[in-house]
Formats: sequence, structure tokens, C-alpha cells
Amino acid sequence: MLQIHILRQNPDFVIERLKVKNFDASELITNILALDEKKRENQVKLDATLSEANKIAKTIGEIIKSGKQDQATQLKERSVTLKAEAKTMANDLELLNNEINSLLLQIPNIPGDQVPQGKTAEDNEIVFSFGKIPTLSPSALPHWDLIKKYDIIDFELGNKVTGAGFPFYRGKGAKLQRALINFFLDEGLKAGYTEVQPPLLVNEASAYGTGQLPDKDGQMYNVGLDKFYLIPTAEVPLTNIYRDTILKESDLPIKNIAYSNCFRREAGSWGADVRGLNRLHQFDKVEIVQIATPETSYQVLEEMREYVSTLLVKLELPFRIVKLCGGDISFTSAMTYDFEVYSAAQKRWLEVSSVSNFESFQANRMKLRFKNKNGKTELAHTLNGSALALPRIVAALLENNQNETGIKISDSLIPYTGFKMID
RNA sequence: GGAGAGGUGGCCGAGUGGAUGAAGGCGCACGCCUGGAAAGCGUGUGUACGCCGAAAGCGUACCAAGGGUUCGAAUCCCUUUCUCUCCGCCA
Repeated sequence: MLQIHILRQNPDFVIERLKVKNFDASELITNILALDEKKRENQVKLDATLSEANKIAKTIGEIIKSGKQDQATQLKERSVTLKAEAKTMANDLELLNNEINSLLLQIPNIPGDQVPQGKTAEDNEIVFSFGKIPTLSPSALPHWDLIKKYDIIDFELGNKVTGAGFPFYRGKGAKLQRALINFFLDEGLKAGYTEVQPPLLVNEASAYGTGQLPDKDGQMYNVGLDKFYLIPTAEVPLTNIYRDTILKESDLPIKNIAYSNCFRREAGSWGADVRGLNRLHQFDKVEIVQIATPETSYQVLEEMREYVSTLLVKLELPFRIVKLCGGDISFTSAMTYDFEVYSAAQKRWLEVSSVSNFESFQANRMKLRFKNKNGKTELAHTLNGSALALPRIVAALLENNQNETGIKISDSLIPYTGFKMID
């Protein structure tokens, strides 16, 4: 959520910048500013009314103390009237506030300066590429066949026990998962992150804080009886740790890393290209989150980008980094890099990480602030990224490293798997 | 799940209807003192919104949350919530 004072001070700037996201904010902003003006008028009147009532109450107290009770009657009446007026005004004010808030929530985050103009994923900018695209033998299989051949991941069993998109991992498949999780966490610790094990269910306030609510509740599984949501990403609990918090500048940057299961309903997104591990309802992910000062957040974004790159290099996967254009960037993000690995048998680029700077957009919603060197409280910047999402990494590892005898494990993973081949 | 006790500022803790944004202490910041430090002394120390673009100043709101009683509520009443103790259940 944008801070309203930015709209007050420079509405044209906001409108102009949001064009990069192909969003026309002019009408929304006009409405918001009109309501805001009305709101402030009301507030001034309300405060004056309450102020008078407070003064009267004090006067009455003094009168009573001096023993002249009867003189207070008229003042009491006046006070009752004021109180009734104040109540009406307070209600109106609340309605206005709600209205302003709901309009404010409809405005996406302002894209950062570097975000390229564009409409779709076609317009994204490839900023970095690594590795050679492997040439596989004609008999090479896509991962959904490999997992059957080596009996490491079982979709049919998942279907039976739960439903589509909830596979079982078995034998070396399960061990590979565990190896990847440990590898990712250990690398994170080396890079200075603090390991966190978050709850997998969160309440409404948390889902609202990171922006899943109010719009995207259809994308989360909810546990209706207790009003909890299954997390779609560890970003939600990890960032909400600092909801309604004022940090010290010396605490920053905060660097947390967490492994979690992630649950996504993925309503309406099933199609031909989501076979096998490409899209699941439950999957594993290691997530990194940083809380930073506004001055450093873009440096931090680059640091995180660099960090995710090193993971993929160590896994020896060919990948590219894409700077998302305005049209493809998410509602809440100011700037995002996507990481895509090449999955050789599918002959497709698969998104395995998305690293974003949200600037103060999430922080404003969840009142995540810090006290700066001058003692002033200001909103912090939040950033997060996957490091990494497992299923598509597994898909690429299986497909790219297959040969006639089996699937070769990347050197950096062998200490974690304890085996060199899946065969 | 049952019974009881509680929730006050960064922390501890006082406060049972009017003087309280809130005693006292700790912590923190600044100043004095010192060769330097400690101790001591002094001053200051919450958040949000608004008056207003900034500073100063002022107003309003906030003592778990929400509602109510009252001219006036941290204090009384109701609801919710969380914590602690005992009992029950339990990986």
C-alpha cells in the first residue's frame, strides 16, 4: 500500500510512474485526494468537539470539588450534546477512512527507476546468462518419465491419498529433496542469513500484511474453522515477524532464511505446460528475506541476486536472469529479477526464483518501521527471494543430468545425498 | 477442555472515577564532573492522525482488543483475546 502523503505531494509523479505498469491511476488518485480532503476537514471538527468536551469535563470536576453541584447541570447537558455530535462525526470519519483505504489498496506499487516498460513476459530483459544448454541424446526423457523409470516421485499415489499436485517423494527422490534443502540452508548460513522455522499456517492479519489478502485469498488454502491460511510461501511468516515493529537502524539489514512447505491452490492456472513437477499444490522452498533501510535496499537486491546466482552455479544448471518489465512485475513489487533454469528434455526455461524489492509497500501495510540515525521513525524496505524452489530445480537436474545408466548428481550435492547416481 | 490469577511505556513496576501520557526505578541519549573512565549530579526520553510544506507549538486518540456506563474511565460493566498456575488430555 502506498503512503497517502506521496499521493498528496506528487500525484502526477505517481500516475506517470504507474504507466510503466500499464496502470492508469489518475481516477483512483483523484477520488482518494477528494476523500482525503473531506476526511481532514471532518477530523478538525471532531477534534475541536472533543477538545471542548474535555475542557467541560475538567470544569465540572472543579465545580463539584468546590461543592456547588447545582451549577454543573447546564455544563453536563452541553457535554452530552457534544458527545452525541462527536459520535456521529467519528462514524463518518471511519467510513471515509475505510473508503480511502480500500481505494489505496487498489493502487499497485510504484516501479523502480530501472524497470523497463513493457506489456508481457516477452518484454522482459535478459540481463545475465550462465552455462551451456546441454544436448541430450534422442532417447532422453522428460522428468515425468524419469521419475517413473527410477521410482523416485509418485504422482498417482499422491492422487489417491490427497489429489492432483500432491506427489509422494520416495527413496532417492526423497533423499534428493532433503539434500537440496540442507544444501540451500547451509549456503544461506554461510552468506550470513539466520535460519528460521516458521509456522506453516498464518492468520488473516499476516496474509494481509504481505499482500495475499484482500485480493488473492482464492489462491490460498484456508482452514476455515480457525481462520488460518496455509502459507503459499515462507515470505508470509518471515516478513510478518516484523509487523507492527519499530526496529533500530543498527538492527538492519535483517537477513532471515527459512525452509518451508508451500501450499498454492493455483486456481485457474492448469494447462498443458504444467505437467509433472512444473506446478504443484504443495512444494518445498527455501526463502530468503531481508529488511533494509531505503538507502540500501537496491544494493541488497543486487546482493540477493548475486547470492541466488551462486546457488545455481554450484548446481551446474544453465540459467538466465530476467529483469521483469512493468507489465509482468507483480502488484506489490517495485523491482523483480526472475531466475530461469533450462530444463533440457522439455526444452523450456523454468522459473525457479523471483527476487524482489518491495520498497516500503509491504512495510506500510504492516507498519514495519525503524528509527533512523536522527531518531525519526520511517518505513523500512522489505525484500525477498526464493533460494530456491525445489520442484523445478529437481526437474532440471533430472533432465539435464540423465544418461543411459542413470542420473548424475551434481558434485556440490553429493555430500548431502550420499550417492552419486540415481539408477 | 475445567478452575483460578493476570495483561499498564524499550524493560520492571505504582496506580480502584477528576491533578495521569501515565509516580518510582532500570535502560537509553545529551550535558556537567574527570587526565580518562566508573560513580555522582542535571536534562531529556512512546506511537498515530490532524492544524501545516518543514521546524517549533498546539489539538485529538491510544494503559491487550472491541463495546458500554459516566459531565469525566488505566480505574466500573460486558464481550473477545493472550499469558501464567493447578487439573485433564497429548507428539
